[in-house]
Amino acid sequence: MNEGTQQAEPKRRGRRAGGEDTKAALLAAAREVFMQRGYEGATVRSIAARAGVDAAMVNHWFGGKEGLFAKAVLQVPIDPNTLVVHLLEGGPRDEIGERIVRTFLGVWDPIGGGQFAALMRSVTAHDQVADVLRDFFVHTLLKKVVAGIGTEDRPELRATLAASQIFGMGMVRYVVRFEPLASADVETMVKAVAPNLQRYLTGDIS
Amino acid sequence: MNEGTQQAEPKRRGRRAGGEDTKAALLAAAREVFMQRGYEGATVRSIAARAGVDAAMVNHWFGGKEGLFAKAVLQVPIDPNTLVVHLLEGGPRDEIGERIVRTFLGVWDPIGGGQFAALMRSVTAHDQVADVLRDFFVHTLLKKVVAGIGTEDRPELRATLAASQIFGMGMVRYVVRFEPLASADVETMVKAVAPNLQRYLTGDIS
DNA sequence: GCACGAATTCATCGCACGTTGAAAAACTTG
DNA sequence: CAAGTTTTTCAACGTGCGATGAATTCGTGC
Repeated sequence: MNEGTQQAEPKRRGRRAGGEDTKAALLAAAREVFMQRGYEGATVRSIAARAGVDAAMVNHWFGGKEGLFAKAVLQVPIDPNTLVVHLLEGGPRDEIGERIVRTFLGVWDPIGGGQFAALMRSVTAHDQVADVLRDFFVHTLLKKVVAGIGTEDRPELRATLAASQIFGMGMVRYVVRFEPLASADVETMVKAVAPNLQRYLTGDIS
Repeated sequence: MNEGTQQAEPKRRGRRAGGEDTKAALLAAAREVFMQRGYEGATVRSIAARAGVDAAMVNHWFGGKEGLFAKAVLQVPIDPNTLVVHLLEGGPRDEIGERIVRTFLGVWDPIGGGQFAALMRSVTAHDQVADVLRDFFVHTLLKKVVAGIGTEDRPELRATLAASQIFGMGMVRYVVRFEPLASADVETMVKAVAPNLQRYLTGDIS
């Protein structure tokens, strides 16, 4: 069915010509396949095929599947500075919730949410992904959010509460697909969810 | 740790004596292992071992791993009538949110949330689980919630919104474990989350 | 009480996985 | 340009998987 392989010819052996970066190709392919299939579902052979190289290269460059996984998931693709600053400082303070909902749906809706489901699959399939995500959240995102919302009252708790609403919205909309939420238009989602996010971030949570 | 049915003696062949229900034992074991390990992580051998029977019985009774999976996840262990009725009618209408948070945390906190993570792993690892969960939600839970909250304004949307907050709370508290939410005590969670749930179910979402 | 069918175990098959070591091709150094 | 190093493919191994068919034991109808 789906083949990641590029060409049908029998590969010639030995070192490749030119500066083809096998290591980078493997990392890129690994990120895709691990996201799509989770750790156990992703096979070394399928990753190598998508990268257009032999499966033995995984051992040669990363010492095995575990090593490749560790290197691949540790590379965060998004730039947190840009995103968080845009969300927190891109408009009135009392419209942060709305901006978050619009941004989130604007990113995930066009790609059908399959990528979100894939991310959740990786998070739940392997504890290491959850660890990486947590470290990224705590050490990078959290500080910026805490500073951005400018609240004295337990800003860290507020940030995690907001994260819970965002995770839940993604789970219901993209993974389990409960209707009518899964198909609700952006305006409906904003009116429903934004006030709750706003309360978490700047309202009274005592 | 936990052992299903197990003894060390070599099993005698042929039909078993007495009314031992191999089919039911397999279904029970399958539900446990599929929940704990997800579809791909659960092996037919491990399920059969926990049920105390031979792996070949999976083929004999269910035609294979797929068939067992379909039958196993289609059996919902909890009684929706009891739960939903208790939640929706067990007290004042304006305290539904609080009752939901307390019930949810009361169920999952004692078992460390590992079971919740396992459920999420099953949901995200195999589309069929998400399908089953969705059907259960739509055809069983949703109608009761819609009737229970007694609101004319888009009760189905309200129910799915509430579900999103509950899913998200579980994901952040048990799976990715963002602090301080992951360790927040019940009272803090109630004060923070219950009002948002209450708004989803009975408040103004326009 | 004997024959037949259903239930269960066992031995084994074929397959796909991750990994390994050797062979081959391309770079690098003198 | 020859020797040495690095990179790459290939063939194969051991393992564990789901599945299959024969052998064995129990229950049941006659």
